[in-house]
Order: sequence, then structure tokens, then C-alpha cells
Amino acid sequence: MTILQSIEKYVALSKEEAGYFTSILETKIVKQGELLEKPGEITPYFIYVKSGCLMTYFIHPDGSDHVVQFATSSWWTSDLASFTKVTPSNYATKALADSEVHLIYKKDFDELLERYPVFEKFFRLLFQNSLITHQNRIIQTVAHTAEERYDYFQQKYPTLEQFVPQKYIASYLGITPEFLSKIRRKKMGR
Amino acid sequence: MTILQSIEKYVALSKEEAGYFTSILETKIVKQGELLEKPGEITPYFIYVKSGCLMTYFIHPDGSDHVVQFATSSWWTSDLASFTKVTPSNYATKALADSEVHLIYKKDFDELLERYPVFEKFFRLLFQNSLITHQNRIIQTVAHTAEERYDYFQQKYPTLEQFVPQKYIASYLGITPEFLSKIRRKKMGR
DNA sequence: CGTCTATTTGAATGTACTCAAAAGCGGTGG
DNA sequence: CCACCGCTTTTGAGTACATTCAAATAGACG
Repeated sequence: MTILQSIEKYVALSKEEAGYFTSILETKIVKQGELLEKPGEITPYFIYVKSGCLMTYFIHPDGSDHVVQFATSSWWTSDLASFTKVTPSNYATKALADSEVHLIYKKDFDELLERYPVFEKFFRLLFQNSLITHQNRIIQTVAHTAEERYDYFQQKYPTLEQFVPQKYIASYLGITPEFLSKIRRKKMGR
Repeated sequence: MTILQSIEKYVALSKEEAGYFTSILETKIVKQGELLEKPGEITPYFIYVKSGCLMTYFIHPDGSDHVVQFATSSWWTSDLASFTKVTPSNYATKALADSEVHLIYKKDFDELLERYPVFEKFFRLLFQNSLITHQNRIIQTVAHTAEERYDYFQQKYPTLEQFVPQKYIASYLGITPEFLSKIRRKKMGR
């Protein structure tokens, strides 16, 4: 699916809008392991994943890291705080597989929304939906045990386990890799 | 602060836009303990808190409840999932104090955004900022101990402890009221 | 094939929960 | 104005869930 198709699932674009949007897109290939955002640096772009898989994670001062989200084909991701407020990022974004992404730089993003309000609507919907997902995730985290959270993760993102090393799934779930391993062993016996 | 002022911090409104917006607002007084959203029902409106304090919480099938967010003066709240997708809500919203709120019904919300794109921009910004807050909260939850989370809560929302019974703060932090009590006792000794 | 990293396993430990009971606190009615 | 009721908060003991640390095993990649 192209990025235009993924947008047109939410809003209709005229030829001109689509053309302008395409003109500001930057396309980039990132190799597995490469970083698209680095902690301490300002995140200058918003990221759309065309293929492959990215993860955005927080690096705790104590050295541990904590996955905020994974992003596979047709997902958007970014350190929104850094992008929005133009402040140094607390997060890193890393390619978990060779990936193709589109980047929209903040300057272009701002101008796009200024010129073509249809993109205000698109991003309003994108953020609104994302907010719903985040609210669910918060509840998931506080209301369920690690094992329940893992079950939920598996059924919600069945394709993600192929890409993502277990230790990052553990990090996403808020547990240690050792404990996830023990949960998995226990589940095998069923 | 009026609701118009809180909007105009983000976008400029013409007389016409402001007038139309005001015309679709419903104002309501809710008494302490009253519910503005009930689980199982569709949430028909988006809520702006003018004064007082609300909380939105999730009711687990096992009977426990889990606070998603508090909302005091000039905050927006709602079960976005139910509002957006017109599905039965998994959440309840309750007044923690006598409060004055504005309600925007979904039908009016949709028409407002259709007519005056400036509100697309406003809500895009509102959701974008809220998303940043939610991302932080997720990281807070997985990367810190209960005690650290409580410290952070206190410094981030210093005024909220007046309104909110401890058991709800515990719920917000994802811990039991007993354990929060123990954390507080420990902190006293310092 | 060897090296590096990820995963598994186990034992000891710590953080947070459950359950039960006592203490505090606010509102209501006598 | 005080006594009582219901609800919140505190306290303690026992327990469960999840972590840490250390070591073994398995996988991935050059």
C-alpha cells in the first residue's frame, strides 16, 4: 500500500493535494540496526513506515530501555514531543529490519497543513485514533498481569513477533526478558 | 478562563467561528459523585471541564477499577474510543467535586469541524499534545517504581491531591491503596 | 568455525498484592 | 452537640508476581 492510499482511507485528496504531498516526501532506506532518531537530538521529521519494522524506545538514565511502540508497514511513528516542541528527544527510533520509510520534515509538515487543511483533518484523525490506542495500552499495563499483557500483545499484533526480538517485546510489556522467557515456557505446557 | 480563551491559546477564531462554537455548547452542572459517562453506554459527547474535577476510569471485569485520567479546569476528557467509533464505553467518568462542564455532542462536533476547519486544527493540536502526555505516562508506568511514579505525580499535578481521594491516586498509579499508604508513610520519615 | 548476542534456566531477593483488622474522618440524625 | 454509620486510610502478616544475578544453551552473522 502506498502512503497516499493509506491517507485516502481517511480523507479524499485532490490531484493537487496529492501532488504537493508527494513532493515534500523524502524516501529513505534504513538498514537493520540503524537509528532514525537519537536521544538528545531533535527529531526533525515525522516517519511513515512503508515496509520493514521500526521501534521507538526510551533510554532510562540507569541504562535500561523501554519500548514505546513498534511500527510496521503503513504505521506512523516519531518522538512527537521532540518533533512538536523542537526539543531534544528522550527516545531513539531503530530499524528492527531493513525498512523503507517516508520522512516529512517539520517545516514541510507545518506548511502542508497550512496550505491544505485536508491534512489537518487527516492528522487529527490519526492522532485521535492513536490516542485511543494509547489509552488502551495504559489500561492494559495497569490492569493486567504480565502474562495477560503478553496474551493480548500476541493476539493484537500477531505478525510482530517475527520481526521483534523477545527482549524488545519484554521491554514493550514492561517486564524483563528473563521473565518473558518464563511466561513463554509456562504457556508451552498448555 | 472561558472555553473560548482556552481554544484561542492555540488558534485564532473569527467572530463567526466563536459564535457558532458557543451555540453548540451545552453547559451542565454535575454534583460530586455523579456519572457523566457510564460503562456499556455510548459516550455521546466530548467534555470540557470549566471548574471542579472529573475522573475517567476503566472497570475491570473482576471488579477493580483503574483511573485513566483526571481532568480539572480547562482540561478536555472523554472516552475517545466510544465517542469516535460510537461503540459502548468501557469507561466511566465521575465528578470528584461539584463541577461545571461543557458538552459537545458528536453530531455537533462533526458538523463544527466540517464547517470551520480551524477547529480541525485545534483538535489536531489538542490530540497531538495529549498523545505526548500519554506516551510519557506509558514510559512512566513501565520504567519506574511505584514510589517514583508517585513522586512524579505529585510534582506534575500538585493541585490534584486536594480533590482526589488517595485510593484513586493509587488506581491512577497502578497500585493498591494499601501500598500507596505504605509509600506515603515511608516518605514522611524523610 | 568462532564470536557475539539473545534466550533459557535456576536460586535468591525484592516489590507490590491480598486479606484482615484497626483507626480516622465526614456526614447525618437524634 | 454528640453518637453512630459508612467509607477511606493505615497497619501488619503472609503471599505472589516479577526482578536480579549468574551461568548454561542456543542462534545469528561474519
